[in-house]
Amino acid sequence: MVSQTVIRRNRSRPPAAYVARSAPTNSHSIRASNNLMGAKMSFARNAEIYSENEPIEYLYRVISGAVRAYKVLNDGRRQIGAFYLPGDIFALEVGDEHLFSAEAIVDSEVLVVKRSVLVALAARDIKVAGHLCMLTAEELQRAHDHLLLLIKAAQERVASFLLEMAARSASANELHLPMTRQDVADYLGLTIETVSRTLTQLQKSGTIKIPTSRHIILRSRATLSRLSA
Amino acid sequence: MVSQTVIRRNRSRPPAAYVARSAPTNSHSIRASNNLMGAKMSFARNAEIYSENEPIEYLYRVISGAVRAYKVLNDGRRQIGAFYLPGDIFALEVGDEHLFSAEAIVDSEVLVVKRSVLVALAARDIKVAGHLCMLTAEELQRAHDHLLLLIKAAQERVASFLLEMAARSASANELHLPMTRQDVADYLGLTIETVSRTLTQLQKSGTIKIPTSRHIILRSRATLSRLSA
DNA sequence: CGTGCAGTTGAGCAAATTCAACGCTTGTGG
DNA sequence: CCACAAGCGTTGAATTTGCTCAACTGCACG
Repeated sequence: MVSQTVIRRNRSRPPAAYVARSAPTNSHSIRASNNLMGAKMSFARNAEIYSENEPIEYLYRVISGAVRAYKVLNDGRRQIGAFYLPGDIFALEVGDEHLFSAEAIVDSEVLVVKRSVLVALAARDIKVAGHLCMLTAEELQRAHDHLLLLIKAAQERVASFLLEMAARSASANELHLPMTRQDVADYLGLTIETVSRTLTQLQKSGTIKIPTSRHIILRSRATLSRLSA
Repeated sequence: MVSQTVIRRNRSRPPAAYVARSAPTNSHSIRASNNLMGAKMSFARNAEIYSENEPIEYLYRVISGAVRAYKVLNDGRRQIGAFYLPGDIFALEVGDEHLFSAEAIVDSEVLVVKRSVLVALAARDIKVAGHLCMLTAEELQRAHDHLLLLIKAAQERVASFLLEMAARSASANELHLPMTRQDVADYLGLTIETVSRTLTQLQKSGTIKIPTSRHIILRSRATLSRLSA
């Protein structure tokens, strides 16, 4: 029993996601290029964006905030498959239903595009199809990297995680983590206590500094790199 | 240190894969449908089919035998990302280079199709593009399932593995495993000893029977299902 | 001011790994 | 044809890692 969170079915969660009445704009000129246009929606912290086994209606892009995609095993253990940060596109699944659930980690804004529109577009424009396929492939690579993470020892996982987050954040040596320790633990396949202890240990060894629990400064990337593999 | 195989760089391996001079056939009528045509190649047991970071030249389909796709961490630990059995298509990666290495587990035959041909075809025929994209998506789902495997306890992983292999093999309750215990261990993120012990334990409890180490009979799928999650 | 959530820390425990030895089978060379 | 080495698999004992359970702190919010 390598346990993670056991999901309490009635977790404290804001009543509902509210949909921001969004820019009444050019929703006809949807393009699947880098600057994908669509409607803007807002989700409160911990609000569900979509749920596993729900029919797929939209493709999303994070504008601000952060999103977690996860699965829950029958016995309640939760595995977070990915964190999505501003700029990231998510819900690229093929098939009719979502394979993951997605929730806003903090209050977040996302751009949404109707999947049907995109599919229709892709059917006519091979460029769009190629772009979508590439995004799927990137997702695949992400999953593979994550796989490799999960065979490592606890310290290696935490070090890898810090480096990954640093690579994805604006400032190279300073991190703001939008997610809780529990989220990190469920992403890394560890318990919250192990994550906490490992971080403390990294701080004691001078490798990182933790001014506040969500704010981490990498003092020695070299050490982290060495520890991460 | 959750260790797997430490790859001995000079493993005993047949001198080289030999390429069977293959059917001189209709290589013009290549179709990306279910019956993908191409050249047939043969690989001896443990022969390398392609290696990580090599440019991608072909797409492969297993005719007979079995293939493992794996990555090796800098410190030598090996993670097997997937096993491919007859009918399975592999090396569907986007980008220019292979992200995994692939080896024949036993003497195997594979059908190969030049990637460039396929890509050209996909650029003209949206059906082909869609098909390729779907295959990639299936690969993604496989990776996600594998991810979930890796957060489970040892017994759960082994049970899941047996059920997965049973689902993919001809006879529902009888398995022939083409791979070694080491391969299984590296797929499941466990050690060879743990795999061996767990199988023995499953046999003692009457859940499975192991006439020979590569031949396993599932006596109670129900129990395995219960153990697998 | 009390309650609840997030995070940390400690002690004991269980699971899986490491290290080591051994049996079986297979292939090879004398 | 036999002896022997090598690979594969199993088993046992000791060790380690990370988990479980529990207590405690700080902080935010009502």
